[in-house]
Amino acid sequence: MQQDKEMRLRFPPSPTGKIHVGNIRTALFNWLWARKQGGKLILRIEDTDTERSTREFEEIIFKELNWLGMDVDEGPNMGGDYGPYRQSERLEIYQEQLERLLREGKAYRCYCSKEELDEMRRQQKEAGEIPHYDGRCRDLAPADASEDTDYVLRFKMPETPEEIVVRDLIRGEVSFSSEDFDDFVIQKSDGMPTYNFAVVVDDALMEISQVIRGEDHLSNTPKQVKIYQALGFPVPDFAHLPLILDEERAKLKKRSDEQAVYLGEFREQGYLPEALFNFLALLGWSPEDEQEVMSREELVEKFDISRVNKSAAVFDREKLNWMNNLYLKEADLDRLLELSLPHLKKACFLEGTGWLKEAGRLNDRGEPDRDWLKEVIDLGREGISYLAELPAEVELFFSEPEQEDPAAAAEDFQDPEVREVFHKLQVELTELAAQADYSEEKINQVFQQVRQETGVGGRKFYHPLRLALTGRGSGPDLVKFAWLLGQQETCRRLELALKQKA
RNA sequence: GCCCUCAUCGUCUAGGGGUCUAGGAUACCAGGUUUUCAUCCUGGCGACAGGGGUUCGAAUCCCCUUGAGGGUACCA
Repeated sequence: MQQDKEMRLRFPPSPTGKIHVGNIRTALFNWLWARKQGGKLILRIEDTDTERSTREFEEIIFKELNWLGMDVDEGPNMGGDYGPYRQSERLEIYQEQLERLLREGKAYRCYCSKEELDEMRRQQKEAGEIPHYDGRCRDLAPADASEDTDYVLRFKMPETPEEIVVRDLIRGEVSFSSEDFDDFVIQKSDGMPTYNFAVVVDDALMEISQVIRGEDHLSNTPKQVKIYQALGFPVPDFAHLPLILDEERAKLKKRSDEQAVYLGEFREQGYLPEALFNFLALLGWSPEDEQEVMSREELVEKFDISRVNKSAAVFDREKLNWMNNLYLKEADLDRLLELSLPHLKKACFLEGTGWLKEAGRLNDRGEPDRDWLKEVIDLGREGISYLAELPAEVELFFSEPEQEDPAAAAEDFQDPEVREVFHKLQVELTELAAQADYSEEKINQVFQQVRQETGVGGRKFYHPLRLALTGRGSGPDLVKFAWLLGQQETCRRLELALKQKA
């Protein structure tokens, strides 16, 4: 452990697709641990896969990190003393190291074609052997090679078997045998370094002190350790995080439209970044106390890489939903309004038609009044897990009450006592409005008063009223609802209920 | 096939030989509050994968089995 040196961590995504929660969780742990230790976080773009890497995906990475509030100290867009931070811009650096290995006899050119290798593996399989590169080009004399044919560079694994030990902050020492690895490719025929090579050169030259990454990298680590040694670089500490699994207990990946795995999908569905941040931090890690809801600052304060657990975790949407609802209820209303607008718009709730127009609840642009909308959202946020659920939750503010169970509702509305309640409410509420006194407090007073006068209480009072106003058996607080509906619309809906035929 | 990792309520997890009749959270169920539903509060349901050791004593240490995941590419 390099305790006196500056801690330098890195997050090296590959811009070959949209960033998903597994990736971002790795970024998050790096970020938390870097901040906790007062170290640096370096963003490096691993774009050596020229076939699949694009600048669009790279942009998405920046955007998502930013959205979750993870700042980096060095990276492609901000520079730093260890750049460039895109692997495609570091080709000369790899070339230099590659030549060194070649010169020192630690790597060699391999001229085998794809077909030849496939054939070799096929034969090995047939013979009941484990498919592996047999080193046929290892001792080729330079003269045997023609310069113009394609070749790759392979790294020479030790000739005499040895134990390779990986020091892992989470798993302790993990040991491998060099026998289980063949001479692997470190430079592709297009001149690009392979991942296992580039990652070592970059981590070494960028002076990364701790490599925190997914467990899927653990098996490749011994190869990297050998490269560190061959190049004479110090080997960093590793920490391999447990993988995140989907509901089927398989590695999380895109399977269907319903199942969100990309970070962008969570944003679009209306999950709050602070909720996702909190939730993700708890996937594979837990604090010493049993607190679960934590701010960014508390997370940094409490995070400890050695407390990360070893087993893979299933991504539990239910718990995320619970946590998001928690943050939704605490979020600033103005912010929530902005975040809700796209969802409301999509549901055509911003068109300002119907009773909203009649009741004069529209602004100059013909859209529902913003302050009114905020109240509606304030009410709706209680019962939703994420903002995409908001339209369905507040639909009753924008459309005619439609009875979920018309027959049962009609029956309720025929009840003489209920009818008396409705009539009295209409009279009293109209009176309130006439005195420009239609407030939550007064409405509540009217409710209490009518209850006393009619002797109708409890469920008998509220349930039919809820059905009349909303058409549903459950929903927001009725006093508040009647207030937001306005006297005119409230009375109209009561009238509608009274007129409904059995 | 071979190599590596992992294994506690459905799910996320605490636990590091005795304080474990295994704790918390979520989900689910019930009761209470709100003279309504929801919220909220309280309670309940529910787990140490199996088998061997070691030990006075094992969820905890060791071995085997089983299961799960990952790696084994001119992907990263």
